Amino acid sequence: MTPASPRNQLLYGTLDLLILRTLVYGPAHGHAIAGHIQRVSEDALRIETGSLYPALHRLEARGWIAAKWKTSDKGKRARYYRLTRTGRRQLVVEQSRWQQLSVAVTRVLRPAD
Amino acid sequence: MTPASPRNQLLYGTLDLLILRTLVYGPAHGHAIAGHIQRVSEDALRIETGSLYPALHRLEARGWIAAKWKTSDKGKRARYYRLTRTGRRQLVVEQSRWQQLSVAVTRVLRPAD
DNA sequence: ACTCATGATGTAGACAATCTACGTCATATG
DNA sequence: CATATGACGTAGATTGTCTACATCATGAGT
Repeated sequence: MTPASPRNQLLYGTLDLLILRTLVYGPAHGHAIAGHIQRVSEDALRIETGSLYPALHRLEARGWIAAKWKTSDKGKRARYYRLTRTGRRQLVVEQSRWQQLSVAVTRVLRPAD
Repeated sequence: MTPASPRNQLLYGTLDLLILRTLVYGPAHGHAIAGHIQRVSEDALRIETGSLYPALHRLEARGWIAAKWKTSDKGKRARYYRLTRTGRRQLVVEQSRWQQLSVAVTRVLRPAD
């Protein structure tokens, strides 16, 4: 069913930024990152697994984050990501890019009069 | 050349909103709409023709804008678009969607502390 | 024992929107 | 009469997100 689903598609272009920003607090695994973003945004931003993992692999491939498998005492495995140095630089870039877009769109929405 | 171009891709998801908002001032043709957005955003938002016209056709197909060919005295033809009633409703929807995204991203970027 | 929820990772394929790079036609300018 | 500019447009590549599926382990309920 759900042929006429509400269509999220809200995230486009911002997901990388959100992930990088989240990792500033320290290493975390995918599920935790998604959970954090959802919580902090008060449920406005929900990241599907089909967006999350490709994004993480993408960021890793670009060298902005680095990963390490960790296994807990109970045999639970999880892949922990940390921000690299270039990732930190990229975060600044993306943050200012977002700022730019935000200001520009706001200008169009409520023009100076 | 230009293999490592800076990559705009800035607009994703906001273009429809920007066009609808621009048409609130009254009917306009494509080129003028793009010019208006570029001017008001102080050159931050530049709409390529390959984005502009598909977007206009898309909006028209959805019934949010309506078009009419006009030919000036000099034989200059241009396609004028106006906002329809449903387009006006859609503008409200998209505006609040943008607001939502904006607030949510801002929350993630600088969390309440 | 068995099932089911949940936490964690992942992939395949559909879909949508933008961009780059073309191309047309008419008018105006030098 | 060539070139710039204003106006419209399309084709194809690229990219990012989504839906839907799949795996594996643990913990809880019955």
